Amino acid sequence: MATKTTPLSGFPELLPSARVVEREVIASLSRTFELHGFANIETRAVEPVDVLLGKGETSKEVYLLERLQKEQAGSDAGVGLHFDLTVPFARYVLEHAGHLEFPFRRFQIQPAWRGERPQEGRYRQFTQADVDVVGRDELPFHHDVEVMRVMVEALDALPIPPVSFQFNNRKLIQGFYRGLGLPDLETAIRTIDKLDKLPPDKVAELLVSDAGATSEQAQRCLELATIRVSDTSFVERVRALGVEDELLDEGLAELAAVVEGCSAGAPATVTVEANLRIARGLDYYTGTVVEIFMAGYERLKSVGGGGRYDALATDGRTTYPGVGVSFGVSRSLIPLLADGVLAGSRAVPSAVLVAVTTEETRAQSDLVAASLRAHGVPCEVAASAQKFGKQIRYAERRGIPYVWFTQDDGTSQVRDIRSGEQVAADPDTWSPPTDDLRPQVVMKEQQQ
RNA sequence: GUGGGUGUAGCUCAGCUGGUAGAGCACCGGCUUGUGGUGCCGGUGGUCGCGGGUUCAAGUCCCGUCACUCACCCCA
Repeated sequence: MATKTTPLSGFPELLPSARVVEREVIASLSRTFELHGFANIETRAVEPVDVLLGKGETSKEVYLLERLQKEQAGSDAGVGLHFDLTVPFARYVLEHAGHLEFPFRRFQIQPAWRGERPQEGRYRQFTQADVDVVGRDELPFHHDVEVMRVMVEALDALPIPPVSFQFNNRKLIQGFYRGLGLPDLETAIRTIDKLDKLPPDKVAELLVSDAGATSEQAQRCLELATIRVSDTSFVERVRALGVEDELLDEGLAELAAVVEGCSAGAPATVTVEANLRIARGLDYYTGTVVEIFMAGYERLKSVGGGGRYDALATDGRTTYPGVGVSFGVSRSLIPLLADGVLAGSRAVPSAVLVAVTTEETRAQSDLVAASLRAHGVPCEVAASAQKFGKQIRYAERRGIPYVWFTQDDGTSQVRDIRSGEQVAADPDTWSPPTDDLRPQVVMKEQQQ
C-alpha cells in the first residue's frame, strides 16, 4: 500500500546521527543536575484545560485532546497537551505534596506542545529541560543562587557555542520604579521590555504616553535599563541614579549575590551578566529573572530563561514558592544541527562491522560478534556475503570505523577503514579506542 | 491570527514569449572474480502539490485549494 507522506511543519524529527547529539545533550544535562542532587520526574503529557489556562496567559495555543468517539467521553474530556513544564510541575507539587520533601529539587526533560506558527528555533513540539527548587510556605533566597548555578554548570558542560546568562531582579525594577514614583509599574516594565525592538527615544515616548511617566522619569528608567555589566559594579551605578527604596535595596543585594555566585569558578564557555533591562514580560516572577542567549544565535532570542516565583502553586492554605530555569533543548539544538555546527560521529551504535566471507561461514562471524559484545564492543554482522569492498563501503556509509575479517585458519584481522591500517586481533580481548566505542558529538568551528 | 514567498526525480534546482520533462548530487551495475573512498562507462527513478478553467496544445496562463517557508505576534 503506497502512502504518500508530507512533512508536518513544526514537529521536527531527527535522523539517527542527529539524535546521537540530542541524546548526549540530555544525558549530560541529567548528569550535572543529578550531581547537584536534583531528582528527575516525568509528568503526564496532558493536563486539564482549566489548569493549563489558569496561568492567565491568553494566546497560548493549547492542543486539546479528544476521542474519535466523542459520545463515550469520560475522564479524558477537557484535557490538553502541556505547553511548558512549569504548569504541570506546579500541579504535580500540589497533587503529591504529601509525599514530597521540601525544599524539593527536581529536573524534568520532556517535550511540550504549542500550536503556534513554526519558525527556526520555534516548534509545535519541542523538548525543554527544567530545573527548579520548590519550598513549602517559604524558600530561602540562597536557592536562587543554587538553581541558577546548576544551570550555568550544566550548559558549561555541553558541547554547544558559548552562552550568556543575563540576570535581573524584579524587586530591583519594581523598587526603582516605585521609588521614582511611577504610577503604573506593570506597563512600565512591559514597555522597557520593548527596548530590543524600538529605539530608546521611542521607548521613552511610550513610557510617557502609556505608563504615565514624566519625561524626567522616563529618562531615569532608560538609564537604569542600559546598565549591563559582568560584575557587581551595577550596584554603585544604580545608587548613583539617586532613587531610594527598600525593595530596590533588596533587589540590588539579591542580584549581586546571583551574579557573584554564578560567576564563581570562572565557567569556561558561560558568561554571566547583570542586564537591567531584562524583564521577562509580566508573568509570575517576583525576584530573580534570567534569560539565556547563545553566541552566534542571538536571532533565536533566548534559548532559556527563568526566575523566582513566590507563588508557583497554592492550594489556598499552603503556598509553594519556587525558583527555576529552563533550557530549550530543541530550540538550540535543531538550528545547530541544521547549520552543521553539531553532528553525530555516526548514525549507528556499531563500532565494528564483522564481515561475512560466505553464507556457509556466517556462524564464524556471529561468534566473533558475540565475543566482542561480551566485553562491551557494539558491533553488527554484515547483512550479506558481498565482496569485501561492498562490505567496507556499507560500514563507511554508516560511519562504522572498523571492519573485522575472519580467516580460514581461524585467526582474525581488524581494519580501521579511516586509516586503512589492518592488524591481527583477538575478538576476546580487542577493543577500539574509547572515542570510537560509542558515537560522539562532533562540534565544528562555527561558519557564520 | 495577519502579511509576503515557494511547491518539478530521494536531495539542490533548471525549464526563455504555452508545443508534451532536464542537470548536478545520491542510489544500482560494470571496468575491478573478495579490501572501500578517486576516475571512466552504463542504468533505475517524475500522477511537474491537488482540483477546476482557458487553449488544437498547460510544468508554463487564470481561479480555487492544500502544504511548506519567512516576517509580525508570542515565547523555549
